[in-house]
Formats: sequence, structure tokens, C-alpha cells
Amino acid sequence: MELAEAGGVGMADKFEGLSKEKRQRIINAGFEVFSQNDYRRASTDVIAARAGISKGLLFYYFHNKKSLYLYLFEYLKKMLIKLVVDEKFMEITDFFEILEYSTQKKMEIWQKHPYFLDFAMRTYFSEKEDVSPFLKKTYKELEVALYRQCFSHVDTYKFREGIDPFHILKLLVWMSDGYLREVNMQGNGWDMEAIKKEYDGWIRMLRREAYKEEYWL
Amino acid sequence: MELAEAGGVGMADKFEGLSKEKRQRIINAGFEVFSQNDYRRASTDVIAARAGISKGLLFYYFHNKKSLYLYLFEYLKKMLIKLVVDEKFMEITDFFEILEYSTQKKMEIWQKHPYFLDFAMRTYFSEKEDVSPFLKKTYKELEVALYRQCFSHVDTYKFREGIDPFHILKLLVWMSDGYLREVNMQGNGWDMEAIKKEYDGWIRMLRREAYKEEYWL
DNA sequence: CATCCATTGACCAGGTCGGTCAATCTTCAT
DNA sequence: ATGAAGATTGACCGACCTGGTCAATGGATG
Repeated sequence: MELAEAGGVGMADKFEGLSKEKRQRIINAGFEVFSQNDYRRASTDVIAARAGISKGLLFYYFHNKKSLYLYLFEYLKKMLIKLVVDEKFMEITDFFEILEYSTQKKMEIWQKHPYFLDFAMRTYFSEKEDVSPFLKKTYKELEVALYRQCFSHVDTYKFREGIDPFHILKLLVWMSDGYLREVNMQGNGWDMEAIKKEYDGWIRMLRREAYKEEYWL
Repeated sequence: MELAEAGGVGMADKFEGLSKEKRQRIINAGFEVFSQNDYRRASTDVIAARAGISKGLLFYYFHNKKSLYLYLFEYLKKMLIKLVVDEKFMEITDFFEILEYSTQKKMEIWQKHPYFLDFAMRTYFSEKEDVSPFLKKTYKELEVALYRQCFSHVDTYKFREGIDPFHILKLLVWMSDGYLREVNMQGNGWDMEAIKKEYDGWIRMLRREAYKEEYWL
């Protein structure tokens, strides 16, 4: 009875036995709806409809809403780790090159799975939801782990004294988030070219700010 | 019947006749609840409870939820203009000095009226709400108007060619928003000193980025 | 005591939500 | 053809929450 709570292993045997296409349809519907509404307002009716199945069937696969959500959360975690961390990360040693590469990756993910980022955001900012207690821990852990994984082998000697790379990283993330939100708000389609150009400009600026002069390039 | 829709003038005569303290209590409750929930979920029950009055009385002052919301919106607009735009803005001609001054103002507002910013954010990002249609226009207008007011008399000759001051402004807003959100998330109380220091660092960086070298200072 | 207004909170109708379940449809071995 | 087993449906339920109402109460005034 409690196994659904723990981690989602084995709870969805019925679901795992589905055809890949159908499973994907349901997963996508889940991410879409959970990324657009907070947990409470994300309606199982809507998810089922978006997935093209009946609500009854949805609850046939996932015993309740919470276990569906946790399943999606685990799925996201696995996907992120699989997509973000590859061997190439280990080869790059320059902080800003890693940054550039990971950003490119992020863009790819975002184009392929447009709801991932919003979903992750919502998990992070969710308050007073049925689900939130254990999420925040997990999310913070994941963030730190990914950072460790990606930036552990960075050329620290290139930095000025008193500059914290993690800090620079955060700054860039905030800027890009803000920019993306802005563009999103305008409602235009995405001008990926312009975004990239802008982004590169910021990186150049931050490089000058953070690196010793001899590494400016 | 339609006067409540237009602008809220005269619709709340009962409300305007209240004691300043009580009026303020209700206004604060409204901002608090509307800043923490989106329009639909912002419950009039909760607002009334937070204000320490009965729900019936709330609807005695404001005929319905929408007119309460619009009243708060107008109130916010007036307050922002009153608080942000003073004579001093007209005296400063250096872009970054204006920036610094307006940021300081923003901080003051934020400490005095902690819900203003979130409320404004929600109005801007609200989707498919009963209220949203006319809000976006108004908000955009307000933003542009404030920008014009504040930065119309700026020393443009100090900028490098190809640099758009408005662009720089946006960037800084994004960074500060991100930073504030982050600090907010940690749940610590505010270390205003640290925030200010950090902010100044960014401004210095952006100044070097945007100004011709002879104006770096 | 009567009048007038501020104030209350139980109450209503409408809507949404998660979750259930008897009934149906598919599949397939016999 | 038949029947058993599993997959699938969607009407339905009760719990909850919403904006809004209204008869009843309180209190001040003259």
C-alpha cells in the first residue's frame, strides 16, 4: 500500500507494460498539465483527456494523483541526468566553455521537451502543496550534484581572487531565465539565433569580469 | 452598472469614508492575498478574514471581487507613480546614477509594501483570468511611461555605439529579480547590506560594458 | 423608542476536484 | 462459438471551495 509513496518502483507495472507510444502520450500529457498548473489545479481529467484516454484508465495505471506526479518527477530526474551529463563534460576544462556547452544542451532539451523546465520550476517553487515536502530537498540535491558533476574539474586558476564560479553561474542562469521569460511574454515565436547571440555577449562580459586579464582571449 | 468596470471612481464611496486604519487593513489584506494567489484562487473569504472583517462587509464595500481587484490595481498604480517619480529623478543625468537611485527607491517600497511587487508580477503574468484582458495593456503602458519619465533626460553620449540603455536596464532587472527570488527561496531573513554590495558590483560591471571607456570612472 | 446604517455569518447555487465502479469492449485460448 | 481475463469507459459520488446574498443583529443618534 505504501510502496507507491516511496519511489515509484514497481508501482506502475501495468503502466510499464504499455506500448512506448501510449506511455509517452500519457507522460507528455502529465508534464504538460503539471507544468502549466500547480499541483492542486493540475486536473486529472485534463491529463487523461490530453493523453486521449479515460480518467478511469489513468487511475488504473496510477492509483492516485500523487503517485502519478512522483512518477513524472522521477522520470524527469532520470532524463535530466541522462541528457545533461555526458562524457564531453569531462573533457572540457574551461569554465565558460562548459557553460556554453551546457547551455546548448539545455536549449536542445527545451526544444525537445518543452514542458520539462516549467515542470521543474513548479516543483521548486511549489508551496503548501501535498507534494512539496520532499521535493525541495531532492531538487537542491540534484542541482548541487549536477553542478559538481559538470564543474568539478574546472580550471580554477583562471579566476580572479574572490570570484566564486558558482556565483557567476547563478548570475547567468538568472539573466537567461529573465530573458527567456521576457521573450516568452511577447508571444513571438522563438528567434533562436538572436537568443544565442545575446547570450554569447553576456558570456563574454562575464568572462572579462571573472577571469584574470591574461585569460580573456 | 458598468462604472465599476471602468476605473473604480465613485464605486467605493462607502469604502472611502472609512477610517484610514481600517481602509489600510483591508487594502493590505487584499494585496497580501492577491499577491500570493492568482486571481481565481485569491479567496474573498481569506481576504475578509485577514482584514479582520466579515465577508459580507467586504462585499458591502466592493460590490464584487473584480471591482475590489481593480481598486487595488489603481491604488498600486498611483502609489508607484507617487513613490518612484520625484523631482530628484529629473536632476540626475547619468544613467547608472538614476539606476542606483531608482533601485534604492524600489528597495524602500519593497520593505514598506512587501506585497506590491508580487502583486504587480501576478498582474503581468496572469493568464486566462477574468481580469487579465485590460491589465497587460495597462502594465506595459505603465512600464514604458515610467521608463520615459525616469530615463528621458539621460546622457546618451556616454554609451558605446550599438548599446541600448533600455536593454541594459532590463538585464539588471532580471539579475536582481533572480537574486531576490533566490534569497527569498533560502528562507533566510534579508541581508540588505549584502544585496546592496552585490548589486553595486553588477552595476559597475554593466557600466564598463555599456559606457565608452572615458566614462568608466 | 424608532430610525438608520454598519456589520455579521449562515447559507446558497455553481463549479471543480480526486477517485470509484458497474458496464462494456478486446483478446485469445479452447 | 464460447467464455474467461484483462483493458477501457464515463457517468457518478461526495468533499470541498468559490463568489455572492440576506435576514438578523448591534449600536449610535435624536
